[in-house]
Amino acid sequence: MTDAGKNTNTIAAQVTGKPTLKTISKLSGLAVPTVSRALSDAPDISEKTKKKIREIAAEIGYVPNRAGVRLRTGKTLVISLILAPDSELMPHTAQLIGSIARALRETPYHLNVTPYLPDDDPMKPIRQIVENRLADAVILNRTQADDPRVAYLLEKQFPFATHGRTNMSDRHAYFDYDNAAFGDFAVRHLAARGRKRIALLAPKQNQLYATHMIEGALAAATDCGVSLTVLDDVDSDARIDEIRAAIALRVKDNPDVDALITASGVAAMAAAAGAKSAGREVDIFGKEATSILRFCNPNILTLREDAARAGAFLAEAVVAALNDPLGAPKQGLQVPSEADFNLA
Amino acid sequence: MTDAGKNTNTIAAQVTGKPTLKTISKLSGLAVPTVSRALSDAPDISEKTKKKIREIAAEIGYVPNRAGVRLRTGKTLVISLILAPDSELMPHTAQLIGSIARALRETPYHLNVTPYLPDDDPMKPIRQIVENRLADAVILNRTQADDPRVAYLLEKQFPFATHGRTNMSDRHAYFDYDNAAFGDFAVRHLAARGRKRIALLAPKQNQLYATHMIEGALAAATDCGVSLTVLDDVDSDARIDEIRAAIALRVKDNPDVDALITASGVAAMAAAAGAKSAGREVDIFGKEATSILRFCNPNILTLREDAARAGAFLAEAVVAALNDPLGAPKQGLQVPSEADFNLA
DNA sequence: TCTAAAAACTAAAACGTTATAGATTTTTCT
DNA sequence: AGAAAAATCTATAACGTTTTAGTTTTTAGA
Repeated sequence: MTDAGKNTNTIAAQVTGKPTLKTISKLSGLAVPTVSRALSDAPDISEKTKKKIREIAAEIGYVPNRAGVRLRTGKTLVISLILAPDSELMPHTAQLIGSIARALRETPYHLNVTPYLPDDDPMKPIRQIVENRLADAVILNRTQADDPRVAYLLEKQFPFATHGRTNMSDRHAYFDYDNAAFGDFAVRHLAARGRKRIALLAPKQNQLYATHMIEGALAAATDCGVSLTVLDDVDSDARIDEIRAAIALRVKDNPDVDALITASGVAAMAAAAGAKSAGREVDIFGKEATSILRFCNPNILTLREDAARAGAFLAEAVVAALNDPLGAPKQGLQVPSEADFNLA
Repeated sequence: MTDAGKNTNTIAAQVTGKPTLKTISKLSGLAVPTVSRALSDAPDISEKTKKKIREIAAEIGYVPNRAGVRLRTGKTLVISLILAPDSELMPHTAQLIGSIARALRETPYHLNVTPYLPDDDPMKPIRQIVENRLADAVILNRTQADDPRVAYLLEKQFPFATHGRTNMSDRHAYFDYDNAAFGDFAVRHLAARGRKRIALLAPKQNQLYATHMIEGALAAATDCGVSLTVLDDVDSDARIDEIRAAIALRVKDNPDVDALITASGVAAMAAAAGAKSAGREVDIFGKEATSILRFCNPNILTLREDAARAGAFLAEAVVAALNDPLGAPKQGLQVPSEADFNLA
C-alpha cells in the first residue's frame, strides 16, 4: 500500500492516451486480472482493493474497451432493432426508435438499426444477426400472428422482444396496444353519441391486432345494441392516394354507415377525406400515431397509442431477458384510458 | 498444392463452429497472416494463392469477426446517428433513419442511434463517441448555423456529415433542402394564384434554413410585385396545441394576409386549423414531411422534402469521408421540382 | 553456375479483456 | 506453534485480427 500511496496525488496527470486496465494496473501496483475482477465486483477481491481500484478508475475516467470485452466474452453489447419496410413510413416509428435508444442509455447496450427491403427475405437480417452474432438481442416490430422470425428466434433461444403480439406470445417478451379495449372503447363512445351503424376498417391480412380490435368491438356492439360491419381495409403498404380512393369507395358503398373505426391514423385521415368527398357525415374514430389528426376536417376522434412508452418497455424487457434468460418474459399492454382520448 | 487438394472435396463439412482465419489457414495449409493478407488483396500474395483462399472463404461462408478487427485496427465499423430531441417527433425521421441504414448495407458499417434529451448537453454524446471511439463517424441532424458540435468535430478531424447546412458548410459533408428555391417557388405559385399579401412563418431561432427560405421568398416577392411579411414561428419543440393556438393568433393579428408559407408540415396543419377557426380564407403552402397533409382542410399546397434521398446521400457522403479523409466533402441539395409539387 | 534481387510467405507480437488454474498470504483451528 | 483452511492475489492463455520484421523460395543477372 505504500508504493501505491506515492502516486495518488497526481494520478490523472500521469495518464497518457486512453486508459485501459493496464493503466490502472500500473497505477495501483496490482495485476491486470485483479483490476478486472475488482471492477466486476468479484468475490475474491478484498473490499479495500476494490475501493482503491474503483477510485483510480473513476479519477482517470476508465471506460472498458468494447472490442476487448466483445472479443473475449462474445457479447456484442449491441441490441438490434429490425425495421420492417413499411414501418419507416409510419410517423410514430421515430419515437419508438428514440425511446428504445434513450432507455438503453442506462445500460451498456447500444442500439443499432437493421432495416430490410420489401423484396428481401424477412428472415435474412435475423439469420445474419444470430449466425454472425452481430447483436446480443433483437427487437422486432410489425410482427405477424405466426411470424417465422419469432419461431426462429425461439428455436435458437436468441433473446428478443416484439412490438405486437404473436401466436407464440406466451413464450416471449412483447409490448402491445390493447386493441380489444380500443374496439370496445370506440364502439361505446360512438354509441353514446347516438351512432347506430358502425363500420370497422380492418386489414385484410391475418393480423392479430385486427382480430383483437374486432373482438372488442363486436362484443361492445352487441352490448350496446348497435350494428357493426367489418370492412376490408387497404393494404398498409399501398400508396396513400390508393388508400384514400379505396376508403372513399367503401364509404360510398355502405350508405347507411354513420360511423367509422380505423386502426391507423393514415386510414382515419383517408376516411375523413373520403367521407367528405362523398358528402357524408360520419363520425370517425382512429388510433392516433401523430397528434396532428386533430387538425383534420371532419374532426377525428382518437385514442393515442404511446410509442415512447412502448419503446421504453421493449428496451427494459429485452435487457431483462438478457440478464435473466430463464426468467418469465416481460409483457406489457397499453390499455386505453380517458386521458389518451381526444375529441378536439 | 497437393496437400490442399486432398481437402477440397469436403471442405465445408469439416468446419465446426464459426469459421475464422484460423479455419481457412488449416484448410489451405497457409499461415493465418497470409490468409488475412490474401483476403485484403495485399500485393505480396500470389494470385494463385489469393484465388484459392477466396474460394475457401466463400465456400465456408467466412465473415470477419468485428471484435477482432475492431480491437486490432481501432476501427469500430459503426456510424452513429445523433438524434436531436425534437426530431423523433417529426414524421420523416424514421424514413431518414431507415434510408441511412439501408444505404449502409452495401458497406461494412452498421448504423447505431444515439439520442439525447432536451436537458442534456448536446455536446455530451458527441464527446463520448469521439473520446471513447464508439463510432468511426457521425451523422448530425437538425444542425444550427453555428453548431458547436460541428466546430468540435472539425477541430478533432472526426469524420461526419450533417443534415442541414451550417456556417462551416464548406468544410464538411452535408445534405440540405434548397430552402431558397422553396421560398421562391412558393411565392411565385401563390402570386400566380392571385395572392397579394403573403406571410412567411419562420422560426425565431437563427436557423440557417429559415434565412434561406426568407431570402428566396423576398426576392421572388419583389420580382412578382406582391408583399411578403415574415412572422415569428413557434418554437419547434413547443407542444402541438400551443403551436396551433399561437399560429391562429398570428393569422388573426394580420387580417390582410391572404396566403401563408410555413417551413414544416405540422405548422402548415396548425395554420390551416388556425385560419379555419378564424373564419379566414388563406392559401397555405408548406414543405411536406408526411403525405397526409393533402387530406387536410383547407387544402395545403406542398412541396415534398425527400427524407429517403437525404438519408441515402448522407450515408454515401460519410462513407466517402471515411474512405478518403482528405478528399472534398460530398455536399448535396434537394432542389424542389414540379414533380414534388402537390395541390390535391 | 553462382550471386543478387525480387517475390511469396511466415513467426511473433499486439490490440484489451476475462477465465482458469495456480501461487501466495492471511486467518482459523487444534 | 504448527497445520489446515480460507482469503486474496497473480501468471498464463485465449478470443480473432493485422502489422512488423523477418525467412524462404523463386527469378534475374552476371
